[in-house]
Amino acid sequence: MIPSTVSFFERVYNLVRQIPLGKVTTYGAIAKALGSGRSARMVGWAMNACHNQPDIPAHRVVNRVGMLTGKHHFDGTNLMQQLLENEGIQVNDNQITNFKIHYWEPPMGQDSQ
DNA sequence: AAGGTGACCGGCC
DNA sequence: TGGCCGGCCACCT
Repeated sequence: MIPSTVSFFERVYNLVRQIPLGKVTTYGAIAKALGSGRSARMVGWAMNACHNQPDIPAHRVVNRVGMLTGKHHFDGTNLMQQLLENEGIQVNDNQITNFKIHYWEPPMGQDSQ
């Protein structure tokens, strides 16, 4: 169980922090791992406040088609793409190449760790 | 307390 | 993959 003292945001942050280097996942997958596969928007909203947290690899979180929808929210214009390529992920036109290959499924029910 | 918001998803063509 | 549309749900003002 997850302590109710932890906000939904922190749960998302915890999961995002568990994303292995060189791997990526989707908002829907994170939402599903939290138990609400339909609240994918909330995940994105949580990322909007990721600036509140110190170490959130938000660049490893993309939408279902592997597109860097949130790159616009980073400092630079191509910072997100640079970070992904730095981890060995090929990005082309704001879109991850071989997205499914780099896709990582978040652990369900183990986000409280 | 109520309404608006959003870094989305899934189905259909 | 792409465009359109409706649903979803916690956070903010």
